[in-house]
Amino acid sequence: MPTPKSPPPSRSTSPPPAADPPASPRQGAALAGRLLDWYDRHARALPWRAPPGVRPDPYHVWLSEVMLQQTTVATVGRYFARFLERWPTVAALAAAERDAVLAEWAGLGYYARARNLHACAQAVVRDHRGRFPDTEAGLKALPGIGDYTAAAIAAIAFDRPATILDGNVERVIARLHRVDAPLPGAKRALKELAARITPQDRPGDYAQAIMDLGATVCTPTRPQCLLCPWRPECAAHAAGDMARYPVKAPKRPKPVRRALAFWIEAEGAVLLRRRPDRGLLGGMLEIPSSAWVEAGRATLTKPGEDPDWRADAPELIAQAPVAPAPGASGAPGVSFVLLPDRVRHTFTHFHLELAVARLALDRRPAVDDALWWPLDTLGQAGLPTVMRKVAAHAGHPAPAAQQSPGG
DNA sequence: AACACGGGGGC
DNA sequence: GCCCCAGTGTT
Repeated sequence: MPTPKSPPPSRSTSPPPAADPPASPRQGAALAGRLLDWYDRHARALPWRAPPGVRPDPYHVWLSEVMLQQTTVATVGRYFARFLERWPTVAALAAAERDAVLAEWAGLGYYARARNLHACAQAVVRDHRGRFPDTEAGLKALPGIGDYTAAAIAAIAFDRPATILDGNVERVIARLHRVDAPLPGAKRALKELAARITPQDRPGDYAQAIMDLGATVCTPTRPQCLLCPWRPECAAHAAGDMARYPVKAPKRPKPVRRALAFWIEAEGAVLLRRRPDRGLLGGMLEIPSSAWVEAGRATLTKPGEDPDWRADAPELIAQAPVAPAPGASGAPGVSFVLLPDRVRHTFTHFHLELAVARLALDRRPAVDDALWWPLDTLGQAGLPTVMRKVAAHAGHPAPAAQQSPGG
């Protein structure tokens, strides 16, 4: 794969499938210059953005860019401030307990990012004397830093002419050239087109400018074309079909999975379990539950019947981490209540419906792979959002530590 | 190349 | 409800 370090040579691998001819180097320079002029007037003030003319701290740039992966600016704001306050340097973050980092990340989603964040901080300290590499290749070798983030850090923190390609840039470029090839296959062509505009002068400001353009002007719906510095050259605006771009491959429907969650209380504490390091919600704490089973395929739903988990309750209850039946041999159970309604949550590729059983025990038995968490500090457990919903459903709202009280 | 992997906001 | 995402790692 060609490394975009200099303006694209004429011997490009394949011509982009755009209806219009791609921008010439001269046109590219004109576009970049006009966008930088626009940025000088309209740059947003963001917590991780340095004042004009000041080189930002690479640690701040890296932390913000990882948080911003698939996540909006408004959501990231509080998390960024909290992380910086708690771990002011990459060395401090590297020295932190991994579970503390995960708990601080709780609610942000894509928890592999938190695991990689910690691993990356340790790699920077161990292999790079606490300094981030200043090249795309060096950055991309670090955990959690892919094509986009490597280019973003190289450009923003080190002012290197790297071509960033995130969802914003994809949209802007796809509209500019009316690229009809669907994503994600069109990524390579879009990056080639984007590279023709990336300037050698002020590449860091340019990278932030084109993302600001996508975030505030060339928006997914109802783009503000009248405010766009690239309107004169925009093929989609000329054709009046901005909404068609970027073209995307069709998505698969999301199946439904169901399970029974066990809210188990004893002596003012609730039983929580640590999930395996890999996979969904990897390394996070959870409310124990039966296996999450796809509806229609499993015992949870009987063919031809309205789905009713109660019909399968005995089988599901058998999956509880403690024996819940009062009177069972050695069982500490005192009460068992099936709560009405279900907790609903949508993940990237499936919907989840959790019925909740509330168990009250008169003592705290030791349970493998589980721990008893005091209810009065549940907000500090770092529960992922779906598990906070379960806690709230069981009558114990657990506000995220990052949120202001009552928020 | 396809898939796994959260969550919040717009409409 | 369904749509959109400031992507990366694994297979």
